[in-house]
Amino acid sequence: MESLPKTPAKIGDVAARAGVGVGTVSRVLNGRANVRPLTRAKVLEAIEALQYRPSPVARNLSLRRTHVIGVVVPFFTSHSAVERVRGVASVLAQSPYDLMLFDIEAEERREHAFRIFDRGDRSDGLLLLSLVPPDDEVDRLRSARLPCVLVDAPHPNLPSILIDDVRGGELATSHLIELGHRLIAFVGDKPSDPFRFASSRDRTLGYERALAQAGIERREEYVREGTQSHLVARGIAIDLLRLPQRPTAVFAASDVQALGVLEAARILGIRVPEELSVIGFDDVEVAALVGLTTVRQPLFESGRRGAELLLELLGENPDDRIEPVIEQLPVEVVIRSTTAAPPR
Amino acid sequence: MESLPKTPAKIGDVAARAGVGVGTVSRVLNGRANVRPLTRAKVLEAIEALQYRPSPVARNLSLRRTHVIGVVVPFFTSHSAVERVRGVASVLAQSPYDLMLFDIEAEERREHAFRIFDRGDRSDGLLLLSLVPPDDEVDRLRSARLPCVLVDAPHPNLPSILIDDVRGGELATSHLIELGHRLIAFVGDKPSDPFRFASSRDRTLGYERALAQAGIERREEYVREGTQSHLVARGIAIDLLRLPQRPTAVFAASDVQALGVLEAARILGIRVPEELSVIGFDDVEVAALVGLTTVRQPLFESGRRGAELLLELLGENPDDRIEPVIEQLPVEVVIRSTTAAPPR
DNA sequence: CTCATTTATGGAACCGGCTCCATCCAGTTG
DNA sequence: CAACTGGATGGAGCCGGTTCCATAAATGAG
Repeated sequence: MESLPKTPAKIGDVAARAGVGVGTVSRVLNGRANVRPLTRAKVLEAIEALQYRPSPVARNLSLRRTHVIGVVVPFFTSHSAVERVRGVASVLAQSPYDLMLFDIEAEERREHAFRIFDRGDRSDGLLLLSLVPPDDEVDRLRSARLPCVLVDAPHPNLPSILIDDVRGGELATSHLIELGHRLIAFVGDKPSDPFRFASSRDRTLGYERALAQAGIERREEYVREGTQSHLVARGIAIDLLRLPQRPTAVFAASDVQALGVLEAARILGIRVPEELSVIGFDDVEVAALVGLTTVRQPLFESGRRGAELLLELLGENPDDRIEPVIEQLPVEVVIRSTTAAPPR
Repeated sequence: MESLPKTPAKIGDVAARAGVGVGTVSRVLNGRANVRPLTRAKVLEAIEALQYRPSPVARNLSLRRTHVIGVVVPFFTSHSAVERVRGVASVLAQSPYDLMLFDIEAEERREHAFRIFDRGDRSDGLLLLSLVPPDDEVDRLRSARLPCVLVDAPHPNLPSILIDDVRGGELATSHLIELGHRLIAFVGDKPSDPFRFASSRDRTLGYERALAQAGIERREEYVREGTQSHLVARGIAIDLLRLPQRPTAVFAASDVQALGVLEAARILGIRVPEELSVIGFDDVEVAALVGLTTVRQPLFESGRRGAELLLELLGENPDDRIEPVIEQLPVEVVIRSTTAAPPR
């Protein structure tokens, strides 16, 4: 047992021990041709003897690439974000890229998070989840030639993976209408956050369109906005269910909010689906567990596709400009046990 | 609008433009004292004019630190892993460290994942979640002076955040016994995976201890082992519930498995908790949603504490050896609506 | 056996920062 | 006014790899 040197071996040490030049060691390390078998053997022996491992950081600097994909996500605590990150991780696991996660929970961290990528040499590519970057950042990314793909967020100059939120809202509402409902309420988000893509607003649009198509009048008091918190949604729903003319169905702009609505119903002793139908949006894993009818959007798949697209971009020659792709993933209603015909 | 140079400015460019040396620029960048205000102003002007941003990678190499914490997690797809990662992320978000996520889903990736850290200069510290590193890797980490904290995994030479699984299993089983059950089955994991900490085995131990204390004989056919999949657990539970002497209660070693048991009961038309009590382990978020009684282990908190401990370690002088801490987080039974007195 | 071509190899220069040390200079002191 | 002092500054050298080019060795042709 020889004592380990306190400082790890570097490539020069290997070269010295093998009696060759650093260039040759590098060639062996990177499996380049044009190294005599005998020489290669000597180098490998030295590597083994010195327990040499190349330094990734030095490599990064020299090669000007890091083999890291940065994933930026607001509210990593949300189910849907986690699901998307899972999709990303599943793709990257098969690739030589590592995953750097930037959770920009707090508002103040956002600017910081974007700054991180200024220089662009910290990661080889960027995946922004549910996050619309400001225009100047987009310019900066481009001038840094840092490939970037958006998931669940639109931008004219960046490729993005999206779903048709309007259509999703329409499908959900139509499902309720087809069941015979006419008193249909909507629980959505406040479109306050400038960084957040206004998917809730588009879902509202779909809701209104479906109502219009069925010739149902939109009631102001049936459209409520809160936040993604299920507690807030619960509060809103309680208000809604205490209305003199109580709705027979609620379309919530997300499953989390739908869960809040379900809780509200339980609290008020209103039976679901006999007395109240509830439909959500997302098809988060919990939805299946509690039997929530919902509009399924492929969360995991969106992360997957985003990562795949980014990997493609990384393969391309950075000079032949690829026009921004917009890929739209399908949505569909998944009928479970929280929707039924209205009470008569 | 001046045209941007295709290649980003480097520190030398700034120095040239400001008419100073690189050392001075570096001093300004790092907020060191001993720079004349006039000089500082010139440098800042040049930085602004050239849109200069320091390269993190070059900094990493030079400073020999990356400001990255590597988080290694098997089965990132599991609820509990995600919950722990959330805890980690919440701490790191407040720190100057970034989070690199290594998901080693596939068995073959494990060796790869450990190799990544060989050199240790890719991250400043390591957090291993639910993963027991092989001894030689532990030695390697130490000789690379790479601080490392284990969460949900024990190792004699490494600080770890744990829970008392034996006690947890005991609590769960005792809860059932106190309700009056005597026919109590157990659904756990197969202890096959060498990388995985045998927490399920310890929970079995607690189960057996509680039974023994109550003077209840352990029945071989009541103790079943499968995997973390809820489908597998469902299959096992169906077998269990078809036994001539059907158990009146089931303790599942994880919530995911408990959910499988609940499904099995639903399939067989067995009412919970009237005819069958079910208790899980973990208190995953879904547990609250479906009203599952369970043993709560602080998942989020474990990630939090792990990260905090690691950050402390990073602050220490690497030479004053810190003896491996073992921190044990509390467990408690959370009674919801899947357990009740047995049918009489 | 000599000359022309490949093929292997050594090593300086470079990636882009930081640091330490020598130097310079203004302000004190005697 | 010279010697001394300490703060400000420039820049070579280093962090640990890769790459390119000049050189050396091996191979092939005549």
